[in-house]
Amino acid sequence: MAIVKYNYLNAAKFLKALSHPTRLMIVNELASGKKCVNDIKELVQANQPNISQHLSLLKLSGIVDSRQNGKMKCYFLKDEPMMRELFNNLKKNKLI
Amino acid sequence: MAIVKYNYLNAAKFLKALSHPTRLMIVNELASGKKCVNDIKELVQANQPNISQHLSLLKLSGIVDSRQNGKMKCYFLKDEPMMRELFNNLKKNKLI
DNA sequence: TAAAGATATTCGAATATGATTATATGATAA
DNA sequence: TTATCATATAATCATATTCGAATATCTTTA
Repeated sequence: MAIVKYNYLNAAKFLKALSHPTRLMIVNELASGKKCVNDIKELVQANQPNISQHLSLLKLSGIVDSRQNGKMKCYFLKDEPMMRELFNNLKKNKLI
Repeated sequence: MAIVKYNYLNAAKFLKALSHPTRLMIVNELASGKKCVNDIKELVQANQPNISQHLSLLKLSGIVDSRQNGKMKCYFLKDEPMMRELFNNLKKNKLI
């Protein structure tokens, strides 16, 4: 009897993690390289705790990782080529 | 001052519409061609109203469209090549 | 037109998400 | 060690999602 829904859980979680304007924006910024929270704050219109929450969700979803850099914390994509491909796809289809 | 979040709204909505296991499954099935609700019901483990709700959301999001076919209603992807590409991407990256 | 089959809509309960505010933590420099 | 800068967490509230049950709406055929 057919395919099990289980197979789609991971992909659904992945897409869900990306399905927020702020998070999409963050990921798109990170697609061009590692950035610290402060940089991100300048690019994204949201306050600090909100950005931090979104970053934490992205990290939990396995999309980004982070490294302490002196006083600052920098975030980067765990799979940059993959994300680039996804964003190119979205752009090609006029979704961004 | 940076890029506006507005630009990401459409893409976020699109991804959100896809970010549910049942809907992903439905869309993946439709990627190989038009299917009637009954066919979909056989493939997806969910009851009829639930499937109908998900289909309606997909339609509102502009991802699918439908055509009455006698007593039945058939759903199809509005942009099949695009979805195929997206799913190939997900498969390539072991997300499905 | 009535019955039956196929699909859609509505509603309520449970749960999840997102924003804001306040507070806490960690790292460095003085 | 204290002060300060940078970031994270917690608590709260408002809103959104999801599902199941009940019911409604087509569409066709008898």
